Amino acid sequence: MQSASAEKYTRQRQAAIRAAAAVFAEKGFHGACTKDIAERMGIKQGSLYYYFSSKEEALGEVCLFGIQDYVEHMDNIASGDQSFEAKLTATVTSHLSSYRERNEALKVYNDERLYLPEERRTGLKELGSRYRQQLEDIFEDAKKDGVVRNGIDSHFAAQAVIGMCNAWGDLIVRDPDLDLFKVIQNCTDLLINGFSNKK
Amino acid sequence: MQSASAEKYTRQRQAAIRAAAAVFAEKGFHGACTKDIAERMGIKQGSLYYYFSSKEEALGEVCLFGIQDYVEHMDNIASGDQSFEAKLTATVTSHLSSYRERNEALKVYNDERLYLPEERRTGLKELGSRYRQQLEDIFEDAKKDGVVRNGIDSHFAAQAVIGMCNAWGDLIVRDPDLDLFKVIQNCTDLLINGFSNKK
DNA sequence: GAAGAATTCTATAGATCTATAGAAAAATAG
DNA sequence: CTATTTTTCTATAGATCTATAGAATTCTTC
Repeated sequence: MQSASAEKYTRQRQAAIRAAAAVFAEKGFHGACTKDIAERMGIKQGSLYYYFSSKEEALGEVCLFGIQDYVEHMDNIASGDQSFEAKLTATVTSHLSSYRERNEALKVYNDERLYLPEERRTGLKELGSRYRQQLEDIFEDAKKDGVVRNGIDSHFAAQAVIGMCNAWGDLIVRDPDLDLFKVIQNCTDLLINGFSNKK
Repeated sequence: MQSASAEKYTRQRQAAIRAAAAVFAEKGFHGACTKDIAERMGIKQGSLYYYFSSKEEALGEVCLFGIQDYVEHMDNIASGDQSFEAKLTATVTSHLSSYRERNEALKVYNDERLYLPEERRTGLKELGSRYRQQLEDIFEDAKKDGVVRNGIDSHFAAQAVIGMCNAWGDLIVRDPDLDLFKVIQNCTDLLINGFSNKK
């Protein structure tokens, strides 16, 4: 078990990641300054460097925080033996749920990751590629099973799902009263009835 | 007619807008420095201020350049009396064509416009809202005509079109060999067969 | 409650960047 | 070719920001 002090370190570092996510999301990586991040968590600018060795390291942690859950969900979804429709719903649900919960970190991942140091960026890129590839595989399988019509290009289809989720995610974030369940239903309905060849 | 010198001013200012678009797209507004922009068009940093009074003004011009054509297209599409399918195809075509031609300025508009001075931002926001509203109206009309099924929420639908176009626009930009026509067809096919209630 | 460890603070060196002023060079007009 | 206007250049003041060093403070543990 962690000592009490190590626990505090972990807790504060998490707080720093969340504060950085909020500030990076609002002002962008270069527009944000470390003073803003520190003040948001109630410490002074210099103290932030007890938790990060650089601003770039903070960015890396924020980006990872933004997508890790969502990539792990996809691992489970893709390897399961559910129907195409169930897998698609699970994907959209995971994506859109993450969007509300972690919208700041996700926005940072989407908009600012190119400012990461090379090494970190390639690591995250692999996560993103795996996500996309698994989604493509789901479409390929569904085409073999005849559930999705052959005219559909799996690569485009995967991109369409991601793009639509991101666009609707923005709606969700902008309007906190919006019913997540309703959005998920609309999204899958629209996608399914576009992909299905059962006319 | 413009004097020869006024013509040069106009030409150079356009060059400055394009250079700024490229640099802002690559590094983000705050990450870019005026030295980069000036050097890209072959002048020195200080000289840039002969064409812009501030970095923010340059950003404003880039954003406007990114969307103006595309908003004007929508004005024409929405006021025409074509079928729903034709209007949707025209919208997707306009959006995706712009994407390849002006992808840098569009990216800047999408990612960096929030750093604009208040006044300029609201002006662009109105353009964007008009675009979205016209697209929604197209869906509303199509629902009244029975071409689009009633279960479809026009607001979500408009967002879906925009989101899908943006996602596929990224594909187009990333892969210059990709056939624009094919992408447009895939996109409209997917959308139409999701929206149509002719089963 | 004293010793040691963990956390935060203050202060600042060094780097970078915007915007301006005024000189220099290039283009145009008479 | 000379005078005038337009464009570009050099140099820099002033502002901002990152990252570090070392002191001060707050927690833990015994």
